[in-house]
Amino acid sequence: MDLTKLNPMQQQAAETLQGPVLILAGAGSGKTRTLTYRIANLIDHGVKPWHILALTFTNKAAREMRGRVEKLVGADAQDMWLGTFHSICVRILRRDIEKLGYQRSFTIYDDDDQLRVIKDGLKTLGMDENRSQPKELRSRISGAKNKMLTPDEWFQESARDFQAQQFHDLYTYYEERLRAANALDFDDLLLRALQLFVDHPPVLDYYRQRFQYVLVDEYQDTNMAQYTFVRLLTQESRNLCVVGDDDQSIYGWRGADIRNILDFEKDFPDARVIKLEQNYRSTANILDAANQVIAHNTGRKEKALWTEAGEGEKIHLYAAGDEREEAAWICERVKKLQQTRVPYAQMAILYRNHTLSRVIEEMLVRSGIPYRVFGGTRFYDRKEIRDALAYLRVIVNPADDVSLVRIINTPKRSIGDSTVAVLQEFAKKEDLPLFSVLSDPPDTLSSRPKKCIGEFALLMMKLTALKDTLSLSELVETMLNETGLKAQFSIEGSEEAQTRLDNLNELAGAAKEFENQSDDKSLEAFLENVSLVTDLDNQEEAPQYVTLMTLHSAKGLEYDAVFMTGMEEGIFPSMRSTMDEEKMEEERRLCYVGMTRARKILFLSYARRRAIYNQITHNSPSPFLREIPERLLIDEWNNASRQSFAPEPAKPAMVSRKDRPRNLSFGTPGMAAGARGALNIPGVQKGFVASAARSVASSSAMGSLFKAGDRVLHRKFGEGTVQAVRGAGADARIQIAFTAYGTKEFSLAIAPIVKIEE
DNA sequence: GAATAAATTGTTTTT
DNA sequence: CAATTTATTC
Repeated sequence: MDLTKLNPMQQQAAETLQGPVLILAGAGSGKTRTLTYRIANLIDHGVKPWHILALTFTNKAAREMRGRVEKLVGADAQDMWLGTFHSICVRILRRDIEKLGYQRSFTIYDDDDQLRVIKDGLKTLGMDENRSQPKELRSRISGAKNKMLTPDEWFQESARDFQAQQFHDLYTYYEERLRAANALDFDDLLLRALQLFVDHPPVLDYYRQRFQYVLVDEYQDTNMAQYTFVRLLTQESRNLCVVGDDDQSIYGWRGADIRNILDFEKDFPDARVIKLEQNYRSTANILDAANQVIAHNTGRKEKALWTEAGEGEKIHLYAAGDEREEAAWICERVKKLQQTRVPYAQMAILYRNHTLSRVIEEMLVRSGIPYRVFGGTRFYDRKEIRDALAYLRVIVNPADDVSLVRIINTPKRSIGDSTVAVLQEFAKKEDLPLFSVLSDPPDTLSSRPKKCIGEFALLMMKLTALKDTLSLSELVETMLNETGLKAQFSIEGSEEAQTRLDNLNELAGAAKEFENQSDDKSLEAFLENVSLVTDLDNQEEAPQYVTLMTLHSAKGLEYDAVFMTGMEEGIFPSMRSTMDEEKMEEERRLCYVGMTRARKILFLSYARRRAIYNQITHNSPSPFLREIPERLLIDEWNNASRQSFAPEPAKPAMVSRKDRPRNLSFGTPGMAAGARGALNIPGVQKGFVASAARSVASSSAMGSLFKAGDRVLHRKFGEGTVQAVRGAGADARIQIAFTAYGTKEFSLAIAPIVKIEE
């Protein structure tokens, strides 16, 4: 294996093949590259590909790694097990789960299914639905599972008071329901695989023999179950190589335990520890800033990331008056960059939560900038799609009561809540799944509901029978037609109904696509794929789009230019983190992750005033901004005021540029003077500064989106040419000559117009 | 049991 | 603000 393309540390990592290895890989240090070379090197040293197991957190990471290994070693890589923890566990379970009393056709319950079970449970157990928040309970159940505690074990460790008893009962109910439905939730995928290992030593032995070499990517994000899984597998071979960066641990809320990586050397005293500290991604300024921010965390592994790259551009900081201005500024910068040096595909706009994307999207549309949003409401989360999938799930696994209840009256077939309740009662008494009572409903029901149930039962039997004769795509197509799912939307002519119909057709298309692409063309495999693969994994290569996504989903990616938006206290860090030092540290790591995505240019922005849900909030700038040394920043607030110092604000005590402190004034009235790099502005009200900033900034940002001569499309009046743009900020007016309607004037802020060409 | 109107309520991040 | 849940009427 030619390892000369690696730096000395990377080489060491790729050459240390035996025994426990911890690779501490800082952001942008060529982690994936090192890992793929190490795998190739293993194969080069005679290790058979099927003796290698590589675990990642996302399918995307898995696919990328597989591709890169294939490039190095050829088709041999096919035989290597490489995938997410979850998908590998499913693979293991599909083989042997019958040993645990489940059927192979088990269903995977996602969070929505979980909530349904929990709500049912609250009702059944007579608990107050309003007092206990189902979502909160779900995360508590998940928390218990991540610690590998059964309901009883959990109770033993709890306060054992009334509240604990209630939770214990609900958790028990939940487990029973899933078991009866032959269903596993995401956490179960790991737990049941573990149980299989523990309860059935021959199975464990088999996999220990099989996986002589185990590699784990993003080790800082493993939870206790994953940790145990890996330890169990490697106990004999001791050939475990983990890669990670404690500074990039951002999934604590999901049960990830940062101690797994911090304590690796305790777990394996003979471990080789290799640090990759040279960063190949970012300019010195960006790296410097990120390092300074993360240095505020305690209990880190010592690391000193460095780069040979030049200083590069300073980091741009922008204080917008409100979220619309922030969006406008971003669009303006995106445009300018695209025209001069950065293609759209090399730009990303990141935010803490999806709700922030909306305003930005609107502005992008109006500016005629092509973009793609990742995450958010996923295709498979749409109601009509979930309905369709529920049919398929029942066909595969008739015991899946949650899905059955979902579809029994969708589309409407006169089987109402009360009828379903009777059926459920009856099924429970007989200790049968709901499905098997359908063909023989209890006599307590009157004839009309009975008839409806009979028709539904017939439909489901018919579909189930077709499963073995039709191909996957034919089955999906038939199901969509026979169940009336399509019909309910095609009758109605509304726009919404049309979209839903389109979505259903897209699902049929997805099935067809799956049929063409996948080896295993079964319905089971299709459903599994739907459960485990997210939209994020289907990110297409190359097309010229600006990427919008959350900071979390940006991990592992890189872009020439990165915009981090909503840098405000209460947004980022999120409101729920500000009071808790540990959570703040995780937020800070998230900030670090975001900053280190940028190769050349980093933009940070915040809005002083932001409309969040139905009310306006005034947020202070994010404390993380203060942690960036001032010498690395360009304050675009200043620049904006310099360029367009319009005869703007009338009020007497305008704060001119020279009156502003040289330091960036992040100070808020309540903040202690003398805090790092920050000063208060004596005697000047925060609100006033904000409004001054807003009016000045908007003239430069908003106005420049449209200029005379641009061709635009108005929602009502069609195409037209911009004649003039007058005024600034919220008052700006735009004059457009329409092809069909003559010349009209609008408020720039609210006109439904889109630019179509310059 | 369905359709419509009213009210509530929630907002982190995702395999 | 939107999306889901609940009340009201037919």
